[in-house]
Amino acid sequence: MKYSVSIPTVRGEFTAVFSERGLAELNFPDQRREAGDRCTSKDLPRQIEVWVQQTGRALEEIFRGKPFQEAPPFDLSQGTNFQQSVWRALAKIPTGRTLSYGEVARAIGNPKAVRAVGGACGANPIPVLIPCHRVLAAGKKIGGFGGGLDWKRRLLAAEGVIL
DNA sequence: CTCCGCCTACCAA
DNA sequence: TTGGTAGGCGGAG
Repeated sequence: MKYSVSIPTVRGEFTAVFSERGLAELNFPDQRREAGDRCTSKDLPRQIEVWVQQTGRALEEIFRGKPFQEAPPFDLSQGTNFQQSVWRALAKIPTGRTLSYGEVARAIGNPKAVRAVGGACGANPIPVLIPCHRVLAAGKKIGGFGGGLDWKRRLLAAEGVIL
């Protein structure tokens, strides 16, 4: 069973999906995204409730351009091995720093999988907390972003990144 | 197998 | 600086 929870922030209402393993999905405000059976019950298990709070606080920190103190464990089990390796690499990019898709490809030991890295970024189930917005195209060009380039620019701006 | 994509390096205007 | 393009790789059907 998964729990779909609405998380209000200064930048709108995000929707998070939690599994028993942790945060499995995070959606930008007004962005529908399907999924299987979900429980949207109001009285959540204690553990989930804690994760919800942590997620909300982590988001606010990121919006302020600061690294988050704590976040729920990420449940990335839905991704392929390749995607998971990319997502884990993204999670290591410090606030305010950026890498190119090529650099990420090298970081995971698959230097030629540049375009595939882009694909994995697009499939990132937990944007913002897994900072796919810190990956730019070669030459510090903006590149793409599933949640809309808008968000990518705003998140980077908050972190003081100049394109 | 085929088609597509948050890419790149390269070459031509 | 633009614009078109072929190569390369993983994911989805």
